[in-house]
Amino acid sequence: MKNQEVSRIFRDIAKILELKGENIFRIRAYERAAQAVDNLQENLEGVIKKEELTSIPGIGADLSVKIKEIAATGRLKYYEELKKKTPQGLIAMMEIPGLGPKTVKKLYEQLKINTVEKLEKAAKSGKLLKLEGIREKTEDNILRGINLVRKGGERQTLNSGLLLSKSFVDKLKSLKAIDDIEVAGSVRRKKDTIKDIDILVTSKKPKEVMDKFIHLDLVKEVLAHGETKSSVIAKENNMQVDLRVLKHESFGSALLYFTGSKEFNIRLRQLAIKMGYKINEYGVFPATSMKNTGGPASGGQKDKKLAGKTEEEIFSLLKMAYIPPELREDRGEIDAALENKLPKLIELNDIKGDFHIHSRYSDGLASIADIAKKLEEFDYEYAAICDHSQSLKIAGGLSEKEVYKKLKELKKVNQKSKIKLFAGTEVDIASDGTLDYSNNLLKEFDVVVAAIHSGFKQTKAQLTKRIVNACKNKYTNIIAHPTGKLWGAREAYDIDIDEICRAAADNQVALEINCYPQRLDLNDINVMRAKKHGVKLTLGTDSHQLNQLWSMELGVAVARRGWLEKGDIINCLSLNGVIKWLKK
DNA sequence: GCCGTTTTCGGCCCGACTGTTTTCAGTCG
Repeated sequence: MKNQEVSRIFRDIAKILELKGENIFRIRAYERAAQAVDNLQENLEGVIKKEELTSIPGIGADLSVKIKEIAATGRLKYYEELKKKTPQGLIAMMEIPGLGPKTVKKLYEQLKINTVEKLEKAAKSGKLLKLEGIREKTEDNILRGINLVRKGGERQTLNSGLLLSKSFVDKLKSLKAIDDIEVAGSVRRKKDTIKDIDILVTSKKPKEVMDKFIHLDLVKEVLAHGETKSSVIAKENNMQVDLRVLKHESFGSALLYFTGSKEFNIRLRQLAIKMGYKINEYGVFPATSMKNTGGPASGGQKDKKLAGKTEEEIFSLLKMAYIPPELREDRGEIDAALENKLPKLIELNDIKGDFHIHSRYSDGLASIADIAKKLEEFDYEYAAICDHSQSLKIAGGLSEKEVYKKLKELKKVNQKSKIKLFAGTEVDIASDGTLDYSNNLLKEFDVVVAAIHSGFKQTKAQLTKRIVNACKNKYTNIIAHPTGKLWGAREAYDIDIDEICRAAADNQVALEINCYPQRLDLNDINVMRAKKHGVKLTLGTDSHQLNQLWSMELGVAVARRGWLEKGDIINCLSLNGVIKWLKK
């Protein structure tokens, strides 16, 4: 049983309960439990064995029984009965922006609409106007919402989110009316996928800024246009971009609020209440002043604001250490900050090399000499040139003969290179778990990176055993992109991460954080798991062109979200340290 | 449904916007 199966079921239950008009707090309990399971750094199976399910915050007597039932039987009776009574189309209808459970329920009960298709038809023929509370505008919005869902609205890679934010920020920055500008939301938290982009600015001329914003040439469609908040759909990827204009004095609290995550905000506010404060996007206030918080609703009048200008000021008022945005996911960071036990997260500057670069020898575009030259821009001490092995014909895998040719050239380039180029290989892990080169050849390399590139459809046990076997080979240093996830193309394959971590730890093999924009594999949660097992991580860009070497920063983002410090990452070792590590 | 250095019952984060109303419910982040 995968943790995600449980969280998916709980989320589904929450949606069905919403439709039923259940108690909102019961619904939130399911959502909270789903989130808690997703954030877990170990398999639920293990937690069940230790009889510690109820020590997971948000899992109580009832839900722990339900989790055990899923683990034992693979199904949940309660869930299946709920599903029987609820047309699946209703849940799809709730995905339409602006449509919530109440409206969907009304549409179903009064007009028998139970699919998005039927809803579209009814909206186009004006049938929805029969309902109380729905007039032309709502009908319009439903049709627009349906189109929006169809056009995508899917999550994009962190890389796309960062690039799109940058295009918007660059254009907005040129406006004189803007004083301060910052990207918030999941982009600031560097989540591996992004749904929309939040940009905050301070300005004395909000109206001028908003007008400029909605008329940018990056904009395809305007969704809302207000004084303090506007939303548009960008031409690129159909991503939604929100702009908020704020007063300078509230910038910190707004940044905190709009950076999220939602779960983090909720936890922080609960804490604030216990301390006698109330937090909103305008600042921190004494809990006693319930109404007047200085927001537009109160006529903008200020009332005993205790903090709000900067995030630092707010954290300090709450007597806690500053929590970096990447950690704000309610995964224990608030308690750690209160005890001043937050990790000292690694930074891009700490990285002294790249462990995964392809050259022209296999499917890369650049020569080894060109790579060496380009790497001088990065302030690295070393890098590993890892080309594919013989079986991977489609990617120009190297035969034994070609390997020796490459080794020779490497030696030559190294004599002139300012940084040490390790002779590496990304050797294929065959279906039976053996490596694609003989040990005789493997020992010629400085760095052996092993990876699966075929036979993804094997069973979980088979795939896991393949990787475990690869770890056991005494020449293996690193397992590349361990779960095989390739965004937009392939789901992660089914493997037992904990077993792989144990094998990696036992054999002093590192697991890779692959920095390729579509991979980011391992992800943040798995990185945390690996660290728990005492496994070291390496960062590799998997670059196939010179202009991909910068993606190291994406891997650093994953590492930071996984609470990693310098000591957890091999790339933070000096050249001598790495050479020592390689001689395991 | 969860949870408890005030509670085993009665709370549960907070505010803005929209579209529909004529004071507010629904939705969103």
